[in-house]
Amino acid sequence: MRKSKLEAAETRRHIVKTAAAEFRQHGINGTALADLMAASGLTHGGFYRHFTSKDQIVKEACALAVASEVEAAELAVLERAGQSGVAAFAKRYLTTQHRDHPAIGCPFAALASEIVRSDGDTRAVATEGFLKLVDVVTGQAGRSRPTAARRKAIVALSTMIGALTMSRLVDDAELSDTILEETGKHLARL
Amino acid sequence: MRKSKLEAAETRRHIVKTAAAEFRQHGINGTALADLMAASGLTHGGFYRHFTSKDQIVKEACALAVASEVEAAELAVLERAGQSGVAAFAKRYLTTQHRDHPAIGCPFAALASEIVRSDGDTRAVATEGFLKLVDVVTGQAGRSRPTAARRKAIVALSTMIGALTMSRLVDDAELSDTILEETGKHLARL
DNA sequence: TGTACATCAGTGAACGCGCGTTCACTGATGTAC
DNA sequence: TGTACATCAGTGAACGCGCGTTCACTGATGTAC
Repeated sequence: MRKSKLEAAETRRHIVKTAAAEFRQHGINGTALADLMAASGLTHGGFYRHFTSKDQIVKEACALAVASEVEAAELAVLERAGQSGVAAFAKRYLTTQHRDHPAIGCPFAALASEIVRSDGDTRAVATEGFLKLVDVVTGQAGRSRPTAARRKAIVALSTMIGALTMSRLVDDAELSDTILEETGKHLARL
Repeated sequence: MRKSKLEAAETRRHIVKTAAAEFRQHGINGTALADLMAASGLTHGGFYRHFTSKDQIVKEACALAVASEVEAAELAVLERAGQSGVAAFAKRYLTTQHRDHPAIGCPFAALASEIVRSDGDTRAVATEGFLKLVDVVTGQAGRSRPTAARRKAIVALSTMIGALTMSRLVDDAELSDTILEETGKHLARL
């Protein structure tokens, strides 16, 4: 049954991608390795041919999910029409579409409480991703002394993550919509 | 070993209070019932004399934690000095003190991702609590047509929750402080 | 280029531990008379 | 008010399931000669 190196690498990538979606959908704790492997079309025994532990795939799946969020921000910034980068990204971020599809959405909104309690590697990956998001929406890279634009972006991103999270937490469809709409309007004004 | 009704009720309250802290500190999934009972000074067997399931104490502990957050908001609003209720609460909320003591802090910031995946009762309790917070910081009750002040409060609270969550998630002490400070300044301006 | 052997991706069973839940038991409290 | 019995808070052991991890095995791939 051995697969070629190329196929194996492809399988590995596929598992990480599946994990990134499963974790965001069901939570890290809510996703058993057997479930994850089944969702990848494999049996659970093979997991350890690719990863040394659940912690490792958590880290890699977070890295992938964060990277795809950064890409989404890049896309939004490219397609902005007169608006600031932050406003352009916020417009795409604070939607019912995003709220209702956590599996392909922002990992911070989907997993924040779990990432806080994850190991150092995962938190480091998440922190880097957050800073990358800041860079992208401000259109300027560099960790040095935070400019006004950077500081604004940090606040706006925190706001977006909080609002999306609360729009999912809340039981009341109308309130959920209101949270998204009002936060969207608020950020558009900046 | 039987205890009097009064003592039993007191024990029950004590367990819920301990749970509210343990859940916020270690997460819901991260807190085993045996740990929780040990933290309450009891053995785990007695748990089911007071509660029918873990879900039930999750709900009650969330209700208590949310209620105590509402009280904190009431206090902040009472002691406000010229500022708006929202600004007064934000000032107390976005502190390193709060960030570093999740066990006695906001349950939304500590548990949002887990509450999203909790059962209906818990989400209902959380939703009610959030609306109560909105009422308190705006100084006006009632769920009817949201006024401008209510809409502002909803955005501000989402912002606060997102910022505190991210300040805990992030790996970098300086960035963490920046998130709190800048979000604080931002909300003070409203 | 072909052949023999080593490697290793993937399978499916098994292990072992943690955790939610149950249970027999104790002895103090509550209650019926 | 006192007595006998039922109740039940709390204990500690046990149960059973889920889940992360390991392992023997298969057979295709990779490699040494």
